[in-house]
Amino acid sequence: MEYKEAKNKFVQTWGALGSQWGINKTMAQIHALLMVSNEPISMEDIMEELQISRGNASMNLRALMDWGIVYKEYKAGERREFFTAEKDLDELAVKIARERSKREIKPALKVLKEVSTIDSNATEEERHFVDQTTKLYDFVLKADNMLEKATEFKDNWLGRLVIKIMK
Amino acid sequence: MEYKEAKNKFVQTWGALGSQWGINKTMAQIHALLMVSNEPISMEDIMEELQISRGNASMNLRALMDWGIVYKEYKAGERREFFTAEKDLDELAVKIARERSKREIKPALKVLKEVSTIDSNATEEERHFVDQTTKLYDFVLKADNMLEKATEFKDNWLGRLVIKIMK
DNA sequence: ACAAACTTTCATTTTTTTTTGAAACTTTAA
DNA sequence: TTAAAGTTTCAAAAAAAAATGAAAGTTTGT
Repeated sequence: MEYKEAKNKFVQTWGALGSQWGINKTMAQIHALLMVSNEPISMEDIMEELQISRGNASMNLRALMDWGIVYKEYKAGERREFFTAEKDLDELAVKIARERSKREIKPALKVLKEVSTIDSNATEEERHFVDQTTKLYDFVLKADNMLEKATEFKDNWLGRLVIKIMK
Repeated sequence: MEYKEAKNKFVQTWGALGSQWGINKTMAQIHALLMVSNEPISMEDIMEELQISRGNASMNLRALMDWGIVYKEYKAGERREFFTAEKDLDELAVKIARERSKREIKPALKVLKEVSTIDSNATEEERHFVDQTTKLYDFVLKADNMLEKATEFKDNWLGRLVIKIMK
């Protein structure tokens, strides 16, 4: 397999993996492209490489920047903007974890808290509901805290995490 | 908030959380419903409660059973089939982790391995590609192993996991 | 062996999500 | 201040994913 083929395969795979985990395919593909590029890429080049429209490229680059995993870069003497991806994988994982926690898990936890604290206690059915949602709240909170902890470190968080949780 | 309202809110929230993480909304909703029910539910009742078609119910129940997190149950003297969800949350997490690893992460790892071992080494660009995809392979493998380890335990895996990784 | 009770399948329809592209906007340099 | 070079926005179109429902299939009791 030669370079161009490998690169394309990687971009496709990363895109597919993204969409299986609830991340827009194009967003993941742009990210993949920037990850394996050793120099900043212009929007024009991204459009060309992925065969996507200007609007699509613009919106997904904005989303990636909102996630904090892609940066704008200005080249001296160049009018155009260039883009680079966070290449440190620990940092990448931390940022993705932080963002998904904030956007998805935290709001879900809020609802879990609400529904698990209703004071209806009349029937067996109702008691089971309260019991099960309470357990779920505790579990999701625990899992989320694990992600939270990870964001306190930067290098080798997987290893350090262990120590932190231990205490 | 009274029981019915709380239950509905929970089902909706669990469904939304599911679809944000790449799981079909209805599948997550059925799972939610079964999770908080203290007794097995028939397909008829699921269709009624979630206002979905027979086909939809059937296919998503099958999917949940494939994941190993919902079980069929037969009641004595009843022709119909009833369904229950795995209610132990540690067990649930383990099964979801195992399944997603098998379906999504393992195949992605295979591709990462392939593309990171091409022997093109001519340009700086190509060297960076190989270097970055190799790092990514190692990282994803490490993360996947963490999930794998989790499946070796059952109770309080989060705590035990720590010990295992430590060694 | 039959038919009633129930479940599964899958081509078609519906819904949701993503993408496009052209107009509006912004920035910069002359 | 103007216009060229570039970027963003968003209504509409396209694509992808999910849901429907009726026909086919299965199981069970008589």
